[in-house]
Amino acid sequence: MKLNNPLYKNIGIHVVSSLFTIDDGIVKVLLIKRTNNPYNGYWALPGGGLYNNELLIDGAKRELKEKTGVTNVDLSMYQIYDKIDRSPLKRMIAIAFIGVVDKKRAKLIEKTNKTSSSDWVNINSIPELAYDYNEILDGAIEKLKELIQTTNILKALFPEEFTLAELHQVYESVLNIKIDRRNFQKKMINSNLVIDTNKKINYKGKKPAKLYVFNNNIENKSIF
Amino acid sequence: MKLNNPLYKNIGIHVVSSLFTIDDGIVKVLLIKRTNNPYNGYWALPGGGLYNNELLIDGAKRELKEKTGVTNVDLSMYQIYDKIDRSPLKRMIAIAFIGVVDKKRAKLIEKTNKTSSSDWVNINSIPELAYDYNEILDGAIEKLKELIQTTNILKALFPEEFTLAELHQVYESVLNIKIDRRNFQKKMINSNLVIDTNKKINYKGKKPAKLYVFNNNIENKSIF
DNA sequence: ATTGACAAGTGTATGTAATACACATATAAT
DNA sequence: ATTATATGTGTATTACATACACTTGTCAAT
Repeated sequence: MKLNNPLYKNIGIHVVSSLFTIDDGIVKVLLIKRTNNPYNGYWALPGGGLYNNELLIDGAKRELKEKTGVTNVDLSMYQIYDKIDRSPLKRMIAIAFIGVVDKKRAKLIEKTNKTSSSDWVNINSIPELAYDYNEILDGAIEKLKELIQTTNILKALFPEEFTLAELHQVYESVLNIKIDRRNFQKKMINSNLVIDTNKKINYKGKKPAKLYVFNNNIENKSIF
Repeated sequence: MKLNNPLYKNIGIHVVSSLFTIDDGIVKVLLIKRTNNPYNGYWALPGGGLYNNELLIDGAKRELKEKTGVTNVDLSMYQIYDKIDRSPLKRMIAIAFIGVVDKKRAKLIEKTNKTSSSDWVNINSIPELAYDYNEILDGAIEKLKELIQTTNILKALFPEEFTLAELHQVYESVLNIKIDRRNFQKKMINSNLVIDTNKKINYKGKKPAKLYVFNNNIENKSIF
């Protein structure tokens, strides 16, 4: 590989994050409004160019912080978007990240030099986004559905104890289906995704609910 | 993003392929021997720098062809390796691809200007490889185990009709476990990964075996 | 104190898939 | 015909998925 070959020049790396929250049964994603060209005025996923001295995950977290103020997020890389012309100025390859946060714990900054605003947007009311971000977001929503069934990604929503009723509502919101409450409980407990704390919480006028925490040790399963 | 910011310069993209075959019950991977620095004399996975005018998958296929002569392969992107110093001359981010081919259909070239030889190597006898390729190959082997259980990746080994006995042997080789022959058959047929052709093949002195083909339409399953 | 409303806990019947295990069958060689 | 070989097929057991109902603990109204 000849480093001065012009074919090797001018490829940039975009780190792009789809950050989800579940706000009272509504699944929302964190978007920013662009105030620079290209795509001035468009909503966009938070992201930007990777520095040559940082890891992808660090670049994704840095951009997320710079553009939205959100910190302390677990991001997972899950896909690449490499269409030649997906960015107008220069060949940019996008590395897509996904994460979940508790809206109450994620304090958004008001305004930066590049963004007029950032906000949580209902995933059923997504406008036309900059770049190929509609495609990236669609993929992220599908990935989110997969990850809540195979990983403890929702731990970010429930870092402490929670009831299975709370978790049940989140699953129904994200998967957009009704799930039988009793079978959901059996599956969650049986899947070892959650652990019974043997504590209970009292609601007004209701039977006390058991409290659970997420299991930190999730292993993969094989069909054989 | 200021394009002339030095932090954005000098990131290259490496496309790296782990190409597997199953040769009489032995799982092998295609390696090349390097004749250039860095890592002159080391075995390596076939790969190289992405051109700025080609898609990742096209770069991976081009490099595979240039370095080994192998063409007509289905490659799947599955992972990224981005350690800052994984390549000595320049920051290179590796995009990892995986594929399976029938050894008989993959004609290896003898020698190129960059490689002294390419060869199929038993995955249980892998030498020290160039770059971080031992790590990448380890990941590819795990990915292969996953993909044979969820996709029709083995179609490359059996593009035409095959018996479940042949397929059974491949599964045992790749997963490195014994699988009950009768239950394997039930699972394969039931999983809709393979389709009965209603044809049979005669072996000498044995009961004729049914012939199957891979199903081209595989859909994902959800646990709910 | 009793009662009612609410959401939580728990149980059971049924169907389907996973696993362990055994016998019958079609061919070719003798 | 007999035999060896690898194939096809069947069944009992268990585990899990799904559909569905009743009981229980708390608070609030009476």
